[in-house]
Amino acid sequence: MSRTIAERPDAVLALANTFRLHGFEGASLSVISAETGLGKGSLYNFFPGGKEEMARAVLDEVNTWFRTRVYEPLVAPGEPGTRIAEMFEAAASYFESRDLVCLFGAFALGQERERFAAAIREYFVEWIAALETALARAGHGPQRSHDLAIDTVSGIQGALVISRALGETEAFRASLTRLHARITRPSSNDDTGDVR
Amino acid sequence: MSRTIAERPDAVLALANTFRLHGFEGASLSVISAETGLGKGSLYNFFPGGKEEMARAVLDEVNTWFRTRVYEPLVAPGEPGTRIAEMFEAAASYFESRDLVCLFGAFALGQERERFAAAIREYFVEWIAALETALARAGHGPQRSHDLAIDTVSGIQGALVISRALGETEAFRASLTRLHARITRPSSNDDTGDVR
DNA sequence: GCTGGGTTGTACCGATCGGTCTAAGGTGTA
DNA sequence: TACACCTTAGACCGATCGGTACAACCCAGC
Repeated sequence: MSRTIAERPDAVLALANTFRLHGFEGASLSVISAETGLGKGSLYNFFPGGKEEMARAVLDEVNTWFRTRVYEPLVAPGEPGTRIAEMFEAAASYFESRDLVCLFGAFALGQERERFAAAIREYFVEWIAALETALARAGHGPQRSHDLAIDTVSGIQGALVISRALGETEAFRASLTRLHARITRPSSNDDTGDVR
Repeated sequence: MSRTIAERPDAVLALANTFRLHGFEGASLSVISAETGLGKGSLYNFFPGGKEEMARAVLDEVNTWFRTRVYEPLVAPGEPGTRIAEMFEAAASYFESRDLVCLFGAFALGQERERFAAAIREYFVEWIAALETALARAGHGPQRSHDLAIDTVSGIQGALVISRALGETEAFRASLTRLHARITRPSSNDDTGDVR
């Protein structure tokens, strides 16, 4: 009993790696069983809903991680520029330590999209909203804060795609550095209806 | 005989839709057969290498399309700014008419990456190289042309991810418009280490 | 030691996978 | 019209899919 409740979170972490490596369809139960070290019996004991519940648990865990480690710090009191810098650092180290795979991004492009549409949408909506708040606090106008937030989150996803496609891990951090520079150092493009 | 050579290209077009809709793993032979209207016999007659050869034929067709319709026009003689504008229009209408799916981007994020790594890499390398050339002709320094080309192609991929994740098709064109504005109207950011 | 409830590995299920093969059907040439 | 050829549909193959069932197992409380 006491072991059970302590082990499901561990299983979720292992599952996250497996889904990142193989995708949803590619992660067969035999693969999952092998990589988590859990038999099917244990897996269906933890996740009665089967593979779909496993994936939902993983997405939920990731979303929670971002919420507490990225979105909430982003809108917490403090210098907005610093908060944003921390967001870039958190995102960079998170994805670098996970083979440059964002499960939500991968699911959004794959056939997993319909099944997990709500969770995928929530993840990006929350991220964009938090960044938009921080950007507005940093002095950008509402419209520009919104656009910049979308473009930045979008840019991070694009950097993941390109870096993986080119097989150049280090290109990812370079892209993030440029994305960061774009929104910290206000450019002359900033004239889009903004007072700063 | 004469029908055979005329029908394989048609099959490739149908296959492209199927792979876009279901992904590589999700496109089972029964699904492929149903959506293309071809029996397994016909499919293996056209593509003896099976599903993998079907996917390679599709990737090849898409890559050829971009090469002739995007990359080559991009570096053809003419006003670089106009060429770049045409690239954005071609990319926007291409992806809009295909459910905002870039097969190469989707494959890069999925488990198809290893199998088709070379084709995926080639697609993005060619695109970035052509855009970099056009940007340099438009007056950007070499380093900045390179960075801008990467950021723009990356930005398009990110826009596909975000637009699909949010379920907002129209957001895609808006993102592309902003990406375009960024590289046409030279900003004060332009001073970023170009001299080297 | 027992015993009993919860946890586990695994045999097994029907369905479906990618791929093979063959017999029927269609086509072009004479 | 008749023949030779080739395309085609679909039955069939072993393997594996996601999921279920169940028997062996572990370890508290007595």
